[in-house]
Amino acid sequence: MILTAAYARVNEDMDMDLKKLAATLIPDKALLAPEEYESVYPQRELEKGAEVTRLAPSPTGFIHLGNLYSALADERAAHTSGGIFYLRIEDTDEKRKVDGAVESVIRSLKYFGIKFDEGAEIDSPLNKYGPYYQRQRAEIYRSFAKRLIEEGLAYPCFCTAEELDAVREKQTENKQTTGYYGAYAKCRSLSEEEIYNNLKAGKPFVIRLKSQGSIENKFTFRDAIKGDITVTENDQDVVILKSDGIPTYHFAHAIDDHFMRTTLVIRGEEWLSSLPVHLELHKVLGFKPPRYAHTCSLMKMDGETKRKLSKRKDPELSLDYYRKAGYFPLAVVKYLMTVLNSNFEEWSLKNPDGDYRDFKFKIDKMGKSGALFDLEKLCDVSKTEISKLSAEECFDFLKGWVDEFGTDGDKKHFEDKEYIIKILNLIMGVGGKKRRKDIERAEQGVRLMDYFFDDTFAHTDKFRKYGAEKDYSTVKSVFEGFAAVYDPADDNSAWFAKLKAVAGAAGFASEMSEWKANPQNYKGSVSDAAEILRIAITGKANSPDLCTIMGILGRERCLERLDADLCIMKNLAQAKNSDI
RNA sequence: GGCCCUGUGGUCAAGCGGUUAAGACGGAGCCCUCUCAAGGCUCAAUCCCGGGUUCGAUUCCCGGCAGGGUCACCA
Repeated sequence: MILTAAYARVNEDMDMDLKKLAATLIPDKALLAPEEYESVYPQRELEKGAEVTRLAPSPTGFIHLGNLYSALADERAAHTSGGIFYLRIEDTDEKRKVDGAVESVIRSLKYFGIKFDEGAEIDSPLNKYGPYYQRQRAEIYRSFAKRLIEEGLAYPCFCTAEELDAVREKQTENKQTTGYYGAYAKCRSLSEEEIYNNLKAGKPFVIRLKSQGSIENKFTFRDAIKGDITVTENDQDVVILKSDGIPTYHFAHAIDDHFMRTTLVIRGEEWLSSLPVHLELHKVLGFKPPRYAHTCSLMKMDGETKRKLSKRKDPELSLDYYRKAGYFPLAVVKYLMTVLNSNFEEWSLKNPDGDYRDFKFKIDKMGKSGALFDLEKLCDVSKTEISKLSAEECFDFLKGWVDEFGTDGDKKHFEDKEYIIKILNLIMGVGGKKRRKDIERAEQGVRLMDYFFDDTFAHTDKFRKYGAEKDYSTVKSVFEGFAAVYDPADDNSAWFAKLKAVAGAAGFASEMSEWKANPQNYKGSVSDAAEILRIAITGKANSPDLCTIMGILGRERCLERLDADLCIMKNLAQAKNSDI
């Protein structure tokens, strides 16, 4: 049964013709009666325990990490229970609307592997509860608002923004609760005559709820995440229909969640404080409220204190940030899963190759306090996820990033797939017993490969300076000695044996044990000799296996680099001498 | 300021009246080793503060304190 107004109607003006008032205020002709919507949007036929959840963003064009976080919780809650996850667009605020925002939401979430079962712009046979844009549902809201007016549970308010501001100021001054309530709800007690005069004068108006609650009354509400919370009854005559005839969030969501047959509303905890309003609205509309789950916000350290991640200050709130930096999308999702359900991490450790969708997500396992967003941990998750990829998969991932965000040089490099795959096999340790975890994000991974290409190698030579500090003749003898014996066909141990011999001849200890025992007898150890070589070949002091790198580069290119390095060394040495 | 939520290592956190207070990230060290990464081992580091209740409180209650959220014709 609908609209069994549970409250006694408080009509200050018993003589007022409410039917007439409602018809004047909401003159729409072909409005369906409120109860008719019950059959337009029948109960869903789902298994017992199946959750119907939704993501309901406003189309501002900015989808952020909080949305992903919430979407993931919604999606998991629905799909682990055999339910439905849908997309509804809360476009009741004209000012905040941005073109293409809806597509952007869908695209962004899809990038992270999250898909909707039904809803706005979703092509699905399940779309039986639409329209999914609130602006297109105006008549439903108006039908209910009209009924509320007829019942004396809502009324027109003609107060201007200036008047409201003045009242708020006064209330603040007097240290009273701000808002439109009690004696401050001026228009609540307007006489029939006054209302019609205002209307005749063409004054704009909003429709307000005639709240029946009292802040004297407290009750307990069970939140799906926070557990029992103490709630005070609402006594604010909140606006339900704005002066443009479009509902506010409070009113619209109550009606939509009811008729879209939502069972679980997951939303940010910033909504907790308006929960009393929502509960009263449901009551007055004759709806059984859905279960609510209020999630904690993702926080960030700002100096000494934590604060909510902010759109203006924190680029890492934007989902584009993760795409641009090239975090592995699945890693972002998995990281968020660990924040959502901390036991996910443990499960993940036990099932390193498991699909996160097999994890039993529990809404009540969600944390009650705001978690600091930990980029370092995300990096860790990202690099282990990337390390699980095959070279081929990793190529596709990096290529996707390069196509969108890479330099022209990167794009050119990635045309030679075979060469890149060789590099990836090396820097990921594919085939070896131990996988390397060098790549934590696409951007950094692509830069990691720079020294494999002549055009970008030149830009990574800052370590040559370090090499240049070595004695010229020593470097010369290592390079020339190695060049003489180097054979790309050598396997790792043959390669290293040659290096040892060359190092020994140049005055380095060829065995580490020998070096450790008598360091004073040598210029350094094999590792120092290897370092000279490494810097000349890669431009870096650290790299994966040098033998393999040289194999990929090819004999010619390696010798060229040794020559080039030697040349620089020579010049440096001469400059040094002439200074003296 | 009113109201509401939250309070375990640097971070994310298990814990549900008796525990050597898990684990992960990060940090330190060692091993491995041509450097790095990875891996293995080890270490350092936590129950916001007072009162109760109790034989016993991180755990329950009350009060502080601290942090967060919210007080719109925005969602």
